Amino acid sequence: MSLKYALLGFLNYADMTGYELKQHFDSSIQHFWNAKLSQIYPALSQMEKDGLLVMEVEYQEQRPNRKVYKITAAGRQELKRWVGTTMELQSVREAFLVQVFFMAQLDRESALGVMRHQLEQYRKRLENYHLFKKSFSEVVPAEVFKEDAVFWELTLDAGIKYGTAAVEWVEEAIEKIKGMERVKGGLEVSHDG
Amino acid sequence: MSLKYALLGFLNYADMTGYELKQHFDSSIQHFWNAKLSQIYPALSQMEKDGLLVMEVEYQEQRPNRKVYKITAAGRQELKRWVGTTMELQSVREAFLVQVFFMAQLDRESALGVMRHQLEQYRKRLENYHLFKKSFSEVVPAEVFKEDAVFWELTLDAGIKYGTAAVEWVEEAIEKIKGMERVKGGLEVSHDG
DNA sequence: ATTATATATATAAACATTTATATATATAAT
DNA sequence: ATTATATATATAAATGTTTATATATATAAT
Repeated sequence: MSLKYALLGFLNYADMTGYELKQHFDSSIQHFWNAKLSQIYPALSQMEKDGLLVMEVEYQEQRPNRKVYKITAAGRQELKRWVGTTMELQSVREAFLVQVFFMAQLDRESALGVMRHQLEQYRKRLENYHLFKKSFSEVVPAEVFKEDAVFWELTLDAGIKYGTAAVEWVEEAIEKIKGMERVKGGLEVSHDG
Repeated sequence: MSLKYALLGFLNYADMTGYELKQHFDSSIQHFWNAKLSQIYPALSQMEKDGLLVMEVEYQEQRPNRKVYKITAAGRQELKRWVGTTMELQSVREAFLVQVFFMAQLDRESALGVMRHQLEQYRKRLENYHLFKKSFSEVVPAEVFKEDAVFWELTLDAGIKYGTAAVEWVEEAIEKIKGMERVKGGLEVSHDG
């Protein structure tokens, strides 16, 4: 469960409400970890019970009160412990590869259709990473965040590396599928006359 | 939920028990999708209720009876529909990147320690993929599985591509961390005297 | 005028997944 | 002799995650 640590990580920079935390998820770590508000709110309550956070209500008129969470010393310690922990490799979960594994079920053209659609999606995602990286390089981070920004950018680089690998893999896969002997679902065309 | 379709996919090749299905998971799609027996058994029951499978009991003495599942026509149809469906890109979930994102918390050496450990793990995983690929190339698949084997190998190629990207990324990340200005957690060493 | 988006929290229900526990025996390895 | 592994299924409990629903208002866009 990285959600808890992501919340601690953001609250280590500033006190925030659940709503604001969600915005940080969406604008920074969204490409490798995301969470819905319906998961964030109960998580914050639980972490408060566990003494990792304290909550203070900011009263508002005509709107729900803001519940501002603040990280405690115990929370800071738990965050620091976790970022320094070496962990087992988590297992990969890639539904698309399950699809590919059983794709011999499909005729050639349908298979190519699915692969090309995936290629388009991978390309768009990669392009977004590149745009993000560009805007990232243009903004010089404040002195206090210089150190942090190096690591933030590393996670973006990971996205670009994986994204590039994904695009290249599908491109090669498409060529291999095109080159398959036409046994099922197509004519066996002779090219020597 | 790909579990259901993975089960349909394997049962499309042969009738099997839950236990045998688990073995297929472990020996073929494990590197991009896995499941515990405690997830597989209830899933099979549900799929039987839904008419995608039928079950027949093989009586055994001194052991639990074997419940052999067989795919139905409806199951075959559902499998074929699913493999031909273009889907939204699923979001990435990579706990390690959350760790990296907040790693400025750590002193330089601890950060490098965590990264090097991850590099070792990525390398081992990649090496396994390469070994698998080699053994895969050596075994000539039976005529009936020629077509299928192309797709099976494609999923392995994906593992190798992603695995290579992961190794390269951490290697580069380590160099970047080494090159960071030493602001916190270390001596600022002067090299000009 | 109407619709969409943003602000702000909360809960219920459903779905997906892991960990733990229970049962029972055969065979292979140390 | 003892331990580990393989065969075979099942359920409970806990955890993690998504979808849906509810409430209430302000502001921006069409």
